[in-house]
Amino acid sequence: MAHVKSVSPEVFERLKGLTQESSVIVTGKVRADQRAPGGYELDVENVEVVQRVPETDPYPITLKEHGVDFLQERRHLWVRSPRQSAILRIRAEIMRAAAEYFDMNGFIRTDPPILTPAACEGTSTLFPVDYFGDPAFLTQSGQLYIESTALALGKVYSFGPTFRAEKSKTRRHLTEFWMIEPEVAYMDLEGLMELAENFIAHIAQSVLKNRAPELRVIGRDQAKLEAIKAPFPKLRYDEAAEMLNQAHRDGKLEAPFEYGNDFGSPDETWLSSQFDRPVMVHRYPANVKAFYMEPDPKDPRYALCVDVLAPEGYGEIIGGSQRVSSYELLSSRIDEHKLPREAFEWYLDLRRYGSVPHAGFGMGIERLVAWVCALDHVRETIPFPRMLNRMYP
RNA sequence: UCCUCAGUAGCUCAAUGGCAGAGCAUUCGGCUGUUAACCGAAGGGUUGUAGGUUCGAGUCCUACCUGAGGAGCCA
Repeated sequence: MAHVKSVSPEVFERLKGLTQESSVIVTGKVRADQRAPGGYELDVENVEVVQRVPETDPYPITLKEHGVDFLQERRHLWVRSPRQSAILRIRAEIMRAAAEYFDMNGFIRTDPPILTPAACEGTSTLFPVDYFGDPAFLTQSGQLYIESTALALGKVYSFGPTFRAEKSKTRRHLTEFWMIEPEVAYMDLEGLMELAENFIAHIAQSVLKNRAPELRVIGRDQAKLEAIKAPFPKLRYDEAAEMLNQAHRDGKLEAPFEYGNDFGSPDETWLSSQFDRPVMVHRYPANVKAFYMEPDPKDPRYALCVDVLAPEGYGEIIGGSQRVSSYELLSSRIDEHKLPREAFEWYLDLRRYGSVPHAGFGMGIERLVAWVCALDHVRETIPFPRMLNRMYP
């Protein structure tokens, strides 16, 4: 607050001519005043203009509405807006709380390489790079590598960027996103599900505790987050499939669900919207899942795996499984999937020498942030989103 | 790769096949307990690109470009 009478005419003129996003250093006296939105007002005594934005080239992002393309083209400025900076503060809290959970529970952080010689799951969605004349790829998951460190250290996790060259143009996809992946020696599927629910609950409660003002800025319904406590509902794939079929019969789902397939995006959205906390779907048919997943000894047609679907229609935030621990089985799986055997020799070594049951999962940070913040697109969850058709700024 | 929608002033959007407009932003003037202020005035256009239909195209047709949403795939 600056009154004409209380500042020098020179300072008043300087204030009057200020343009949006000009940078200033303001000095004055703070006083309580009920009329002020925050209960306090700063009586300005002096203003030092650090840099003045000229009228001929005004700050492009006004306080009115803008389109998605316009804002994304100016992401470097858009992050200054109250809503965007609140989201980035919540993202930082989520990352902090996630690492904290593992650190508090005896996990050792071991980060896998980002440049890799071959695929974890397949080659079609990898970004190739030239590595001194040899082909290399940006990692799409650190899982195989942290299986190695888990067998060395027991409980480990990794946290870093991953890259997928999927040509997906949806609100849930980025080509560069951050994953946090725990991997634990001697853990089974039931232990893994317990780990996942406690982990997510810890993050949700930390955000509520430490970022309540930011949640208010973005208008998030905090009661929805307060409900995020373990245990989470758990469904076998078969039970989820039956729910989807019933939903189709009731006319709530357009496409019928074909038993034996993986769930489609609309299926996941409907399933997750049935619960007030994340739902865990486990024991999918083995043939729709990755080669490294351990079959259920009670019925080998199913894999000991789990997907965690966020509520409010946000879809899959975690995918995990118990890993194949037998050399013979893993070896034949690699052949069945026609994977380049020589690239996986080191991975087979983990089964040749002191193999133990182990399990782990990967959680995409951006999808979790999108759900926690109730955003309609993951592009707002990361400072500079990388998407199909967008690399600038 | 496929499906749907969109592209008009700096921004957000209008305009039955018939004079291309409004609000905001900018500039000038006024006002002042403002919070995306308010009142008055001014400047601002190759309607994404290239063709076509028509007396006449922002509007209809074809191709392309760009963007958005979705499918598949995935976290």
